[in-house]
Amino acid sequence: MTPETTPADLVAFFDRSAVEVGRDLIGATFCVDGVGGIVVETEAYEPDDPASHSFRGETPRNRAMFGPPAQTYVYRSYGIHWCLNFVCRPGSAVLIRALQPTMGLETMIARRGLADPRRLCAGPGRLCEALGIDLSHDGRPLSTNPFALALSGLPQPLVSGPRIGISRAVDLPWRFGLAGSRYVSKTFRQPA
DNA sequence: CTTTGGATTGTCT
DNA sequence: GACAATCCAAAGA
Repeated sequence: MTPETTPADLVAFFDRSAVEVGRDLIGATFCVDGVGGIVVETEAYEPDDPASHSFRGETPRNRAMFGPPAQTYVYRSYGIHWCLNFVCRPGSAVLIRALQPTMGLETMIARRGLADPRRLCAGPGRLCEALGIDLSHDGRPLSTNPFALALSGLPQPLVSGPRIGISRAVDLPWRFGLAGSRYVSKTFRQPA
């Protein structure tokens, strides 16, 4: 991995389709105020995608999805949890579903009230609780504090499958994971 | 190990 | 008024 990823590098990386970015994010290291780890699971949401919040156009809630690439889109799910996305091309975003915790373990354990490293960040809501993400982090650039994102810069062994928790476009294999990782939110079906 | 149902609130129809 | 890009605890296999 490169020692540092510049803001321009990030914009170039994210100014692509969510499917490409979602794949390439696996293996990156993401931190919020020094707390975080390795991205091991993502999902892609595209503009023409009936499962995407952007599908029916811009609203106050999803406006960050139509903003510049390389910023966050944070929303509340089921009235209870926060979910974190990285914005790609307009109307496209990648949902960050799971991290392998590597930094700030004690902070995450305190926030989650749970010590099992496999479950600290295994799911979008759990990840946001562990990292302290809420609506105040919506629409903020990934290149500045409190965020830190270091791309892996190397190919990673990937698995993919259908996205979780949606009712439309169920068959698209736009969920991506690090092959063999035990930190994903739900195991991927073995490749045929 | 897997399955099931309840919690809870912003957003859109 | 319905529903949602989820999580957890409890119960069954």
